[in-house]
Amino acid sequence: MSLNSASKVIVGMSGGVDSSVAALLLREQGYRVEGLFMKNWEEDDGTEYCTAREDYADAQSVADKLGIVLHGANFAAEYWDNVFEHFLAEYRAGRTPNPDILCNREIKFKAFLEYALMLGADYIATGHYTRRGEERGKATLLKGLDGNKDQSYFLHAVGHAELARTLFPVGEIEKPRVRELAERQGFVTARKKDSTGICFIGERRFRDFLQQYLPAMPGEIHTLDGEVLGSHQGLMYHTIGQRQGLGIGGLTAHSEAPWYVAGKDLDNNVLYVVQGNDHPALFSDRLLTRKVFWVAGEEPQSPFACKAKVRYRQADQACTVVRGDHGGYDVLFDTPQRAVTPGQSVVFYDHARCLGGGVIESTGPA
RNA sequence: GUCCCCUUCGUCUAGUGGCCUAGGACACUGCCCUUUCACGGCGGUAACAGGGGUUCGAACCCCCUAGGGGACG
Repeated sequence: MSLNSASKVIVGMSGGVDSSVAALLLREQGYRVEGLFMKNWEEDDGTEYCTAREDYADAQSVADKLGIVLHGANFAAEYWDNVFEHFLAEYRAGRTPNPDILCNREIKFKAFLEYALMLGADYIATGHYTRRGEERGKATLLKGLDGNKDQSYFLHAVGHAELARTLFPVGEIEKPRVRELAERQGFVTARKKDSTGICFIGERRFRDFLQQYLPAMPGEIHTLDGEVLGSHQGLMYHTIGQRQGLGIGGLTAHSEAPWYVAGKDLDNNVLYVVQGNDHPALFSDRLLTRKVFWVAGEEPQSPFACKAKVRYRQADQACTVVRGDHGGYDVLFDTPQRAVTPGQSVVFYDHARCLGGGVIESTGPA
């Protein structure tokens, strides 16, 4: 006789703990729950990274335990066209994309949502650590209750209309509690390691993975003064602020501090490096975005002060957002930020509420 | 072709008879962290050019063979 008993929810079940518990919680809340397992990436070699089958089996196991139907869907074509192509284009342009943000916008909250509605669902649900709020009749995106797991950064490009159709059960509790509930239910996923790597593609040796799709173009590594320190195998293998993979060590004329990527010169195929984790050249106090997705669907009054993250799991940073003539926005940080990287996304917050965000186009010096 | 000075982990080096089963840094790498790419934390692999001596004892002293500098050539 629950209030929710009339509503049908289809949970995106990945075969992990979070979505397992999401389904559990929704069922306990009285919804008519069904699951859906998505396969959005066709293995290229099928040898080493064949976790998809295992994930599917786990999702099925949990569904059986809950006594719910598990649907299947394959959005590999959509994923390739709307996410992966863009991902590759960004790398070709010398930038560092965040495919999972697009994946959420284009796949989970579009293809999946549409498919679920077609199956007669009233809502979809995922295992994301975010919450849905409401303001002036519109759905809003809130940080997950567990500050350590908040995933709103990845969902900032999803609009209020899609959010209005979505439930985030685990966003209301903390991760340890999720594990506990899964354990209590005897889910096979209870102790499964959290998945990492690009969503639907998984953990890879990133260089090798990229190399399968993009040609490597070796070039030189320079200091900002123009001194040649070595060579790189391709600009795409490096991102701003990165230390690993430069192969520079033990130089006589320099200090013992490690080297970090400070910039890329695409035209000349040169990678610029500086020494020391806190080198000034690694910091920016402003950035430019071309286009911002506002969760509310409307642009806020410019300029305005808020908090922002420039990378996932970064602490909120105070900033001022100013609309530019170009239609994009300038973001001015109160304190310089390390490794602000074109292609990554800046995401805005008003306390717990995620306002939206956009892809970083360029940065300004600290 | 006479007289000097160099030769240590991938790299730069510490080390001047016992504290060296050779230390550090960077590089590389494993794990942890993490639904992007990164940062970060904690570990790990790895070297006394080779051969003889001298010493109770040699990376360090001596002597030979293989790589860099010196206005007789």
